[in-house]
Amino acid sequence: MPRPAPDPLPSVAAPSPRRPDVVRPPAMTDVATVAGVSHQTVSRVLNDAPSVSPRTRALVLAAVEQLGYRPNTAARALATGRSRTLGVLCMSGTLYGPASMLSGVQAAAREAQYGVMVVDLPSTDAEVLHQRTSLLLKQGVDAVVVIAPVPSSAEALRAAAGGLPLVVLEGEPDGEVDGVCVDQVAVGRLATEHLVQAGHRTVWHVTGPSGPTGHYESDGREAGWRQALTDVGAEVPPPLPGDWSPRSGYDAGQLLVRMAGVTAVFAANDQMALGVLRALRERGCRVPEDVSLVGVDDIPEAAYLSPPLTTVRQDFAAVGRESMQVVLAQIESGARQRARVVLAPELVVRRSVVPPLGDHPGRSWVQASVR
Amino acid sequence: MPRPAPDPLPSVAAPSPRRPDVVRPPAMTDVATVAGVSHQTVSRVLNDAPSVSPRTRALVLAAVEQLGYRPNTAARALATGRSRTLGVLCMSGTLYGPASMLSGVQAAAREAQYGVMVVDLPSTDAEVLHQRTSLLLKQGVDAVVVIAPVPSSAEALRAAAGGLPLVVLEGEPDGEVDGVCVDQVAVGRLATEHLVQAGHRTVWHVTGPSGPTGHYESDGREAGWRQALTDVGAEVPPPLPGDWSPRSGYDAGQLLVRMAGVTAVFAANDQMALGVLRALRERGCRVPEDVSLVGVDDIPEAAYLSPPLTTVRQDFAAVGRESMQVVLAQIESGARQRARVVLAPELVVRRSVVPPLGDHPGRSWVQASVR
DNA sequence: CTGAAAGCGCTTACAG
DNA sequence: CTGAAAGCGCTTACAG
Repeated sequence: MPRPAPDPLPSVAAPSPRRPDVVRPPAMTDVATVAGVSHQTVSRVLNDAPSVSPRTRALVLAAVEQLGYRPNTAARALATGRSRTLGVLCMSGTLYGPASMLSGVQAAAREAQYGVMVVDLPSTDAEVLHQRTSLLLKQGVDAVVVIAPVPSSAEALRAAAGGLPLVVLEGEPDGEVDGVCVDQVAVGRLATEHLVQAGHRTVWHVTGPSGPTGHYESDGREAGWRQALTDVGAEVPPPLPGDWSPRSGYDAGQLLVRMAGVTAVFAANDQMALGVLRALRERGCRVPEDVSLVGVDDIPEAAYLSPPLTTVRQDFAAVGRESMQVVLAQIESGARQRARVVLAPELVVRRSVVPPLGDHPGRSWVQASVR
Repeated sequence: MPRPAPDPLPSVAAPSPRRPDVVRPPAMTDVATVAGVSHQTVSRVLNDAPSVSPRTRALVLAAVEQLGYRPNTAARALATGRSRTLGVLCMSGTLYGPASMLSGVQAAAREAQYGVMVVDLPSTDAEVLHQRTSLLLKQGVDAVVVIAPVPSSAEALRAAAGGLPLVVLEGEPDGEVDGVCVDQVAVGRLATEHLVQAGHRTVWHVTGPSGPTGHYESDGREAGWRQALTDVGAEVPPPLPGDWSPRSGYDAGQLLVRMAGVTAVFAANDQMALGVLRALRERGCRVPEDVSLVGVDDIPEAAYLSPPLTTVRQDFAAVGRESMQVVLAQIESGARQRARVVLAPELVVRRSVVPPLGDHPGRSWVQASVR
């Protein structure tokens, strides 16, 4: 850790410990001097305090402009006890979903005049959660937003955050902490129902990761899939475990291709769908002619796969905006609201779904897959 | 903007304007009281100052532990003039490259005990650059790192950052500001030479975006491609303009498929390569049998395309680490270093490149593409 | 090795 | 409508 060099000056009684050779940025007193008022008045103008004469206000604003004055956030934070900074704990920040949410939170925060401090979250272990949250608290954030599938209890998280405003973006909607999320059960239903309505007898499912503590995103999608199947009295095949990665989709695809009678697959995200697609194609199994496929997320690549992938889209920007509202409400009220904002997903129909082979003997894709 | 409620207490002479009903977190003086020392001594212990007796140190540490004391960053920042916070300006944060770099910077910053404040950058216009940088300065960051293809001059950026440490992660290595980047010319060469060595007479290129100010990533890759072709006396076909998106790759692919004699394509990133792949396949043109293809980035999807995509990988984590070093050096020296760290890219060979059709008549892929 | 004092740049009741 | 005073929680030379 760098240590400041010893003071180069001899021990002449200096009025201030600051380095005198460094030009310090203008402070509020400088603005006050130029404007010919006290620094409190400058503060009032800058904070839109009620009673300030228009003339004074103009004077101050001119001085601010002239000096290029920028308020010192640290001083303000020290005086008010607020930093106007949000702390974000983000897991798998390079994945499309988390990156999009982070982006949404950022934009919303900027509009609300808040800064965003980001810390990566390698896992949702209680210990890691505690350590990373404490990093954020040390930085003096006003609230923490978590972009991670934290366990529903989130005991560790609440404890770590102390009484600080807290909102979770991928948690369970009936959990203990405030949260904003897309209805994951609806995601699963939407995908599965689309496949069922196309005429498939049943739908296989490649799941997301499911830890011992439970993942809302993963479990919710699986539950929706199960419900949609059960609703129509369809058989529920055993779910194939994945972990969001293309590789896990590929592995699941290799299993699927060996089974008889698979005509429809719902992968819990687009990356896995891509892996499934690859495994299927490798064995000469065509999508959608032989097997229909649906993913989740609508990653930018989805529309340009072969075939263009039908998927379920989530409005990440809205998640960001809503979470900012929840955070602001907590900050203003000084307490958690037990607010749960649940957003609806949207089906994006492209070309990876088609009725099952054999039901429409006249269609071209009935021609045997050669390869 | 929320305004604090008026003081609920009658005008009893209160020693402090703080709300007395709120439990305030322990401050350094509290620790001092418990440890039976002065708060300066506590400060010394916490900052690893040289001369503190082991006994005192232990006493203080115990008190810190007991109270769950956490230093107040705002107060420290105010006193030292340093916030131990990095400001990051990030463009296209949902793309794999920028997201990975951001992630790398974060990890490196965390290890160096720095916080990271992120602001999105919608464009590299002088005005936007100024506005967003000013947001960061207002938050009191110690340095700004820019994840964006800023123009080489970066005049606006340097002006906006004032004298603050500044490092650009996707800028030109011979620009005016400090920077860390992967050698983009080498990226272009690597991809193109691989294709040439496989026996292709020439290589077509789908470029990244190229603004009027110039994009190092885009232009560098194109220059490398051009050089590699010129080196072997190959004809240089007109580059096809793209913008990193799968859609632009698809558009370029539609052009390519109509041209005669195209056997090899170098797309400036994997997403565009995916678009090219799609366009080619749509017209019955096989990869790699009919056309070989190379991308850049090694996105997680690359290994699971059909065929698995040969690409050029950049070590984003290293970029993050190196940039942290440069920033630290600037902070310590108090001046920019004109440091340029240039990292080498790496070719990842998979299955999208093969010798051109016709040169090896015995091979299986010579069988005419049916479809 | 340790304490008293001053200062960092703001905000907030309190007086005018 | 505006100024004087105190305080936010630290760090930094300066004395012991």
